[in-house]
Parts: sequence; structure tokens; C-alpha cells
Amino acid sequence: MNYEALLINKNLKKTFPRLKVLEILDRADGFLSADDIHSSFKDEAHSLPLSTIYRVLDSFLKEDIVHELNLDHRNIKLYEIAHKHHAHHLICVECDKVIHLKECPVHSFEEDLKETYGFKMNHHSLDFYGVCDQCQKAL
Amino acid sequence: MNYEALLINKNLKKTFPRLKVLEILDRADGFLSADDIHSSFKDEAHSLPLSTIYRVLDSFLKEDIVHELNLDHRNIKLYEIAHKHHAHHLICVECDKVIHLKECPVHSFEEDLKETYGFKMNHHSLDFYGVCDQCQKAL
DNA sequence: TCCTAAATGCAAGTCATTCTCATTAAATTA
DNA sequence: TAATTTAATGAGAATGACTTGCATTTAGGA
Ligand SMILES: [Mn+2]
Ligand SMILES: [Mn+2]
Ligand SMILES: [Zn+2]
Ligand SMILES: [Zn+2]
Repeated sequence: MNYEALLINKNLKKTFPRLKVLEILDRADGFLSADDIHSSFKDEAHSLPLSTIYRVLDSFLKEDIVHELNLDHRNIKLYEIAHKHHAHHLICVECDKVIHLKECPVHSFEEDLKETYGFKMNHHSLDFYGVCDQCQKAL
Repeated sequence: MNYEALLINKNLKKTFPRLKVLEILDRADGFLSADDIHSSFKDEAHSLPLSTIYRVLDSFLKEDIVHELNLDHRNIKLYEIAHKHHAHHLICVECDKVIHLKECPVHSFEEDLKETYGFKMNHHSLDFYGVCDQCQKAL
């Protein structure tokens, strides 16, 4: 993934914080919270302030570089590099593991809703909460 | 709706705060936030502290007397008296209107997930965000 | 190189929610 | 009914995720 090219493509200035956050998100294999990103810096000295991280994430959200996930069971938002298609999730309330689901089973349902209610649709969120295989055994 | 009977039924002590919150939620025709409940008291003097309201709501959640809705676009939770079936929602990001959807289009999908991933399922949330009919005209 | 708007760092602020702890009240028991 | 036990409440402080104000820096274009 070419970070600089991506930023230029999205008309975002190529700054150190943006490159760093992009790199951290790209190397992570799942969702990260703003705080995860903050603490993924080895030495606090060369870290980024949380305010900057939030601002960077906002700019990424606007340009659809990242996607945001609101967790029901914890009061935080998680971020990851946006993949081509929006995804739905299977979330373990014990270990916070997030499994991506490729399919979207509500596409035609959504079309019906637009029709029926005259809604201009922004997005939908569909997430399943439960206890994963491993955590069930561990309990 | 018989508030006292409901509380007794759920093994909750019949206290003034609980009866009040129950009544307010029952009379409201949609979702309310903790703050909505707080400010629905005419005179601040005979109001309930927010801490109590949150505690009452927690006890109601545990007994499934109320349902909770997490809004993606605002950082708050909304509550309403639980109806028989869980519901999904069509939410206007302009006026915060919430339309209840009776159908659940993901039941069989959920069954498949349990099967496939060995998840013990708690709940799922499915909400559609957009701009309602009226707000589209108003903009 | 110079200029300007945009981005940053830091600190302080916000706001929903939770917690602490002393006091009160509900339900159980005697 | 009175005493006992235990959960619930009120008041306010604390928390924690996120946001904002403002002075300073920097990116990218002129
Ligand atoms: Mn979908
Ligand atoms: Mn459903
Ligand atoms: Zn798990
Ligand atoms: Zn609307």
C-alpha cells in the first residue's frame, strides 16, 4: 500500500501524523481504537497526541480511507482501513474480537425501505454480538 | 399498563424512581434519552438525579423492561419500553426521528452464523441511517 | 523563497455515563 | 408492629472518550 499516493489521491496533505496513522492501521489486522493507535508508538516521546489522532481519523473518514465501528457493549469507536465493500460484524463481548462478514443480507430490504418510507439512505449498521468459540471454552 | 405489578413480576423493589421512570417511558411515544427523562420533570425540585435514572434504566435493562438503542451519529443511548419482539430502526440523522421496523430480515442469517462460527449469540443490531422524507423537503 | 491555508501540539473543555459514600426506604423476619 | 437486613437513592465528584481554542508549525502552491 502506497501511503503517500493514497493521500495525494484524496487531496489530503501528506503530513507525518497522517502517514503514521495510515501505516499503523494498515499493519494492524483488525480494528483499532484511537487509543490503540496512540499506544502503538514505542516511545511516548515520538508519539502523537490523541487530539491529532482524532483529527487524522476524521479526515480519513471523510475521504473514506477508514471505516468506523461503534461498539454497543463498550463506549468506543474502532477504525480500520476501508475495504472495498462495507462489511458487517460478529463481535465477541468477552474478548472484543471482531469477525468480518462478507455478505450483506439486507440489501434488498434496504431498497424496500427507501421505497416505502421515502428515505434518503446514508448507511446501515448490522452487527451481531455474542461470545466466541474460544471465550465460551474459557468461561 | 400496571407499573407496580410489572415491577413485582420482575422482582424489582417498588420504588418511587422506578415507578416514575416507568410512567415517563410508557407515556412517551418513542425513544427517550436519560436526559430526556430527567428534563421531563416539571419542577427541578421533584426531579430525579441523573445517577438514579441511569441506575433505574440499568435495572430495567437487566429485566428486559426497556430496550436500548445506540445511535451511530450522536453519542447517546436511547431507551423505550420493550415490545414483544426486538425491532430494527430507520433513523433520521437530521431530526433524530426513529421509525420502528417490524420485520427482522436476518433471522436465518443469524442461525447460519451461530453454526458457522460456534458463536453463542446475544443480540444483533440492525439500523438504517439516512434522511427522512420531511427533512429532505426542509433542506 | 515566500505566502497562506491547513494541520498540529498542547491544554483545557465537554458531555454522557459511572462511581463513592453517607443516608433512606423496601421488604423480610421476628 | 417493630426490628433487621439489604438494596436503592441523592448528591456530587470522578471518569473517559472525544472535542476545541489557540498559538505555532508546516505543506504545497505562487
Ligand atoms: Mn450491509
Ligand atoms: Mn432482528
Ligand atoms: Zn471472544
Ligand atoms: Zn428527519
